[in-house]
Amino acid sequence: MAELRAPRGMHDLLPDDEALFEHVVGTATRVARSFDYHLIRTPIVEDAGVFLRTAGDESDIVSKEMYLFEDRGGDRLALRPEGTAGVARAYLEHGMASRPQPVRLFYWGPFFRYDRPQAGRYRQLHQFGVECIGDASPEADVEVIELQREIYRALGLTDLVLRVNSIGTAATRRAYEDALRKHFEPHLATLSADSRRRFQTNVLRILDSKEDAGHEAVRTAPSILEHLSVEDMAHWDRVGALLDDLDMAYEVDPRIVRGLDYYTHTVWEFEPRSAGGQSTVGAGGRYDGLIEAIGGPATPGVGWASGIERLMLNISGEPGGESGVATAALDAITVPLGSDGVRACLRAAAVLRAAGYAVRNGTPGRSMRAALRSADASGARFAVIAGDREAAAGTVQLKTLTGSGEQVEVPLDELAARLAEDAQG
RNA sequence: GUGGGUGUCGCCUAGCGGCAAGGCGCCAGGUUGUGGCCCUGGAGACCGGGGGUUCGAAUCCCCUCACCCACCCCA
Repeated sequence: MAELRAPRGMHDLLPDDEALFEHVVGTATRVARSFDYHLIRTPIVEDAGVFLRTAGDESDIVSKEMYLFEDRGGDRLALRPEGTAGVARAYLEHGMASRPQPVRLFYWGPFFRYDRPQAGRYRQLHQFGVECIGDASPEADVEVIELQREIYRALGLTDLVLRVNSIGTAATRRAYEDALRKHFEPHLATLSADSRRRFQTNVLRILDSKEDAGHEAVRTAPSILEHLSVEDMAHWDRVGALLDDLDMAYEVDPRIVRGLDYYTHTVWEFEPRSAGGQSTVGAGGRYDGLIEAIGGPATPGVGWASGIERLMLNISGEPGGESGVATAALDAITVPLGSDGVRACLRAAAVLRAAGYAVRNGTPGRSMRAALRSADASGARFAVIAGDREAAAGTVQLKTLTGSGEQVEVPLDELAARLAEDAQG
């Protein structure tokens, strides 16, 4: 066992799995672009304030999961635990409010949460996400949900259930929180310690406590939907109508309240129907208060993020899901014999690569038998063989590896054309 | 933070007090410069680490570490 290992909860993505990763990111990128969303790359490290001011003190992300450190200059920095706050910071910093609104952005990359690792849960995880900033309409909510659903569909994930809720605005939430506190107060003694703490700090989150999920008081708690203002209700109803128009099946789930404080109005998540533990594949919401929280003008926004590892997990589970992922094919491998042959092979490989082919340099110093064995194992369609004889003649032997192994001697300057011809037939 | 499970060549697995085996993969050979199948050989493991019991420990006991799974929480 190697002495030095990858940090806990962080993993090497080896070439085999990387192909699936790229498939997920590539597919999501393609679909996002088809909705006119544009890639934004923000730093993996941000001023800690970006997250401290937005996520809420009681959120798990801030209270126990964030990687915090001071750099050599004394700045307080954080490894980003989520994507929205950084994108919002960039929106503000670069004056994107003066671009045509809304600004449609997508991103993907690593995020960090100091959490106990588990199936589908990592300390370095990767997310793909989109943000639509500068549009307060329910249409924007549904646009990003539709985009999300289309990505999942393109990845072959059709058995996901969409759960939606509205948590209103900050004002309606305060009223609802009062009602909740009134409701839970008589039951405090029978609730879990965690819920009692949340009663003080963030009473909403008692609702998504798994520990107390079966508790009578939790099940009979008033629904936030009954406390929405007229405006909230109009937004919420419109979202439902638009989802219906797009034939998007969804379930209303009043228990979704989101782990982060900046959410308002519509919140949702996508989960596999066969719900396991760490199963949420993607979740999103509207965050109209976020940009104000980091010092900008009141700016509406809505977006979601999806865990790439969780998508990969679900794609692997889908019948035939992985088979659609092609690994890069090798066109040719060289078989160098003798020291002049090595030089001839290097020239031949350069010629073929210039013509757009993928070519592996064969290891020099091997017997022809060994070289052809590894050529066969490489999956290359052709072997390009050159020894001292070919080097002197300015030619190479072009051998087919896929079939019976026909071989022709070809002048170096005709090699690329000849390979194209043979690849046809 | 709390539980449970698992640690034997790069990967998979056998061995469960008496010389650490096999498969895959890797390297080489099977008479001159020709692959796949087959055959032969080789390299590669202080049996996660430390301590103890024993004539003798991969094997039994204790401690520790790592990974996995679950709770919690989330993507």
